[in-house]
Amino acid sequence: MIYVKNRGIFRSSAAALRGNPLQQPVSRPPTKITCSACTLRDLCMPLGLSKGEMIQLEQLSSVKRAFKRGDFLYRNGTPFTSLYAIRMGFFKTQVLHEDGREQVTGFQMAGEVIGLDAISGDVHPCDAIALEDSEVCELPFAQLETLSRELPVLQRHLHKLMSREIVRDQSVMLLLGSMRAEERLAAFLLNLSERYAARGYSPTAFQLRMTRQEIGSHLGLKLETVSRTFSAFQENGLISVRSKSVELIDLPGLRAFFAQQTL
Amino acid sequence: MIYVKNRGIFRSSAAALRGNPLQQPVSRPPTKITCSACTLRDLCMPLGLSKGEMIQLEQLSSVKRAFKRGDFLYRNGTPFTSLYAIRMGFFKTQVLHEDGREQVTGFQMAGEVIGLDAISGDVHPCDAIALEDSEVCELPFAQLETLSRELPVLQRHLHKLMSREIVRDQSVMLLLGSMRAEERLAAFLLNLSERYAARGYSPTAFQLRMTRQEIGSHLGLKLETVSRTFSAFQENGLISVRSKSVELIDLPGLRAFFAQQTL
DNA sequence: TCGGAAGTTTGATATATGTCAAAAATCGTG
DNA sequence: CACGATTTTTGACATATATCAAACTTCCGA
Repeated sequence: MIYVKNRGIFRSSAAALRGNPLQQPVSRPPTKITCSACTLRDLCMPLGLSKGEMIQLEQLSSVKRAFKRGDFLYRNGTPFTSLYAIRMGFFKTQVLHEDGREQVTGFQMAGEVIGLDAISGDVHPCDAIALEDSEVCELPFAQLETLSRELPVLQRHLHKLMSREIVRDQSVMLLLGSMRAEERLAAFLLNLSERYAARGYSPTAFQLRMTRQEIGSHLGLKLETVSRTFSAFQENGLISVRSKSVELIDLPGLRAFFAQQTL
Repeated sequence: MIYVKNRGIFRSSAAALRGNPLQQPVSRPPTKITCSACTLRDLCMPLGLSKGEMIQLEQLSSVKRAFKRGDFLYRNGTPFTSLYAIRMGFFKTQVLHEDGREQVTGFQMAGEVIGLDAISGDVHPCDAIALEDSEVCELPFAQLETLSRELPVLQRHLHKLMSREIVRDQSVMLLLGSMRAEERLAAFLLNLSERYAARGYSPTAFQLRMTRQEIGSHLGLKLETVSRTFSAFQENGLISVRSKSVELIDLPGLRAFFAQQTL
């Protein structure tokens, strides 16, 4: 099998990377698009729609938006209007504690839908930031709700999306609550690996899109611990790391970290 | 203000507590009930329904079930059919890792709806166990979906329930990922306090329904650390603990744990 | 292409929390 | 009501990860 080459294609200015605090979501001329024509449809929208249902789905006035590295897709406190399906690129979501602490709640890639956490409060409870140049498809939630009253398949899909998010979060809780640094990092790498594989990229060689700091924040570790653990994995022949490039050399070995009983 | 006395009323056998591994959800004769007649409606079902909508809601063939302490409401791997609104009592949900590690993902009390995480996989991904004698209202999910296509208020409510669950899980992630033992425990106590207050119980004096072990599992700590931290709080005049009875003496003091910059 | 900023690695040391163990308290059942 | 089981408390000690610091590498824009 040949994998699409998985490298950062876009680079942007450091200013964009740091993110202009006041800037609105970058609005390159938003393009109207239709789900039925989207190549990612299978990942983010329901499968097996009939022709008639497909036509109904067209009613969704989804708009495509582009973001540069460092741009905010949305910000904590911003009014909630839409969900966003990632068409390409890579995002992180983070919650900030008053006192400055931050927790990266997740990393999202193409085909994933983000913003579900904002439904409950009508305001985004976290930030979503592009970690590389990205494109999202904006899905106005009110329309999504209306439409899903007519399309049970869509309704069911929406419910599954939300529920899946809950399950994912619970597995992160398990990770944070009961795993050691090595296990957390192994879990993290294996998770990335699976998700790349599901998208046709190599499951064993990829570029990390996030810093050690961000990985650490997600895994409840300090960046030094992340770095050290990477190094340790490398010494043990499990992976090969060089800054942002990772190669998973011994997948079974990485998986074995879950067998080890620390209790 | 006078609070309802908040004590465990029911006691049951140790056998029940430990939970018979093979036993099905205890089925005291399930009673058919209606949401409109339920005193907890405001907590678990949408507010402000018109008379007509109320009549529609009656279509939900919800059934009341009773559980003894230690009983499983549902089990990891069990087929998903219904959500459960807790009418009274107290539950914990936990995910188990193959290797025996467990993570208590949450504690649920009256008015809360559980089982949302099972929608995505048609199977419950966790266990739900009664921590005291409890009653739930079983809400067949298929009916809930059908009905919510006709009742936008219900649809919206369902979405908010799921989204709220995501937000809650994220705040637990923040807790597990970036707080110290004292902060975690303070957050835990304050959270319980608020939830008791919302139900008309005293926000400052209550019985813990869970063991130190379970608290620790939820907070990513060992039971000894939980116990020690309780003792430390007591020495500092923040709380008074005696086994399962807790009194929060200095709420501002407890809240202050979040101001302290550990970074 | 170069220089400065940001990110990464590694070392030495500190510390919060885990581990092991034993006594004390509490709880539920016979 | 008392006994055994479970849970809680406390102590002594171990250890994983954090902290502080400095050198090194990578990246990006001038």
